[in-house]
Amino acid sequence: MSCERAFQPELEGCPVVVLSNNDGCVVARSNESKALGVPMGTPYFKVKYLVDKGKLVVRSSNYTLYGDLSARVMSLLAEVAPKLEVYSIDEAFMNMDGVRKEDLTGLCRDLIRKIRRWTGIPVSIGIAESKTLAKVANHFAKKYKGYKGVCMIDTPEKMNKALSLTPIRDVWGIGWRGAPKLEAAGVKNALDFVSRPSEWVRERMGIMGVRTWSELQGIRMVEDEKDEKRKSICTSRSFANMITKFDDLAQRVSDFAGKCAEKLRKDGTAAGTVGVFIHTNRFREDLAQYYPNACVKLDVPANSTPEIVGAALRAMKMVFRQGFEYKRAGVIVTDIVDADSIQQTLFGFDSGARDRDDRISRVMDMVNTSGKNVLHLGTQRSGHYADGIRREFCSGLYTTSWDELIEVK
DNA sequence: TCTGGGGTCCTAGGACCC
DNA sequence: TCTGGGGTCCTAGGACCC
Repeated sequence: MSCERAFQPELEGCPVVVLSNNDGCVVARSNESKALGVPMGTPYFKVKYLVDKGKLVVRSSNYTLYGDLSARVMSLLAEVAPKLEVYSIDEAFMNMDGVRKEDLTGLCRDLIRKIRRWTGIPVSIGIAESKTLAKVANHFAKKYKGYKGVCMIDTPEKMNKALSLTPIRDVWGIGWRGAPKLEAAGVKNALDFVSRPSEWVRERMGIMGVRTWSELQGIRMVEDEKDEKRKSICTSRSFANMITKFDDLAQRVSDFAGKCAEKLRKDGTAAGTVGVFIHTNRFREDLAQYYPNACVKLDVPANSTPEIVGAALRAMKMVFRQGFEYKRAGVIVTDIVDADSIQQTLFGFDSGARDRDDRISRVMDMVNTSGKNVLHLGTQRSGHYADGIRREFCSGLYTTSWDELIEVK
């Protein structure tokens, strides 16, 4: 939302929503659109009448733009925080241990001004002893202008006040299934929750519930994300139109597999297992449903495009059935190891074919720099895994280069 | 007509072993 | 004939996050 506004100030003050891939459903809302009563996750066709009446503006999502701006904001945070943990595209935890408490608020206000000036993105900061409590604080910082972007919960009094004003459903880690259960038991807000004994929480919510319970009281339970490699990588998409032919689906699955291989190489890892899932349209109850998945174990972990694509196609052959209309598919690679560690394993193998595959992949990576996907295997449709995605309301590609514009078309 | 994508972790239950 | 029980590992599915 802020990204779209950063480049289109005329959207300021307007009800705007950003749509998911395929212009499927609402994934981000401006305050004005929330006030209009547009719920998160609404399918676009349900709010189209508001658009037609001129009451709501929509934008297709533009992850290249958001990723770019996010990286700029994160680098400014990193200049200030002794330790920075990037949690998602629009959220980060700054570990400020060692900074004097009296300095924190001022320091954060300066940071917010700087980010606004340099990137156009408005940010808010919540400060507390634990991550969950910091998220509560951030909520207040965002909601009430008086905080000037920064809210600190640093005394038991402030903590109790904040918790009593936080509906239990808004607490990080409770979730849409947990909240109704708690509400039914009389727990309406976060203060009610922490007032229950930990055993009570354990019985109903498991150990994750107890972690949240402790976190809300300022006890750190959520570990800092270590710099470890991802344990699985998934590339999947819904299709604008349903697919029935094996060859068409195989091309899309090849694209997804190729993207997974690229991600592996970028991470410096390799995968031991390649999985594929294909789904019919779950909303079309009038049509036959089929949601199979299959996976192929590789003899030796791999990250080359030909190997990952080959394995994905083998997996897909195992489960593909004629007569269904497929709406979505994806490739998941797991059993991920460091790419360096497989060299020794390979010792003694006839690795000629693998060398060739690795060379092919390296050339593909060199040529297919961000957005310019021109090199691909015969089974891949276009080398552009995002093809066939509906993006009717895309704003300009402000931070992408002309070269990429040509490729994106 | 039209309904997102990419992760992590926990838990329950089955397989297997002694 | 009698036919246990506990530990570990793996997997699928559920729940959560943004």
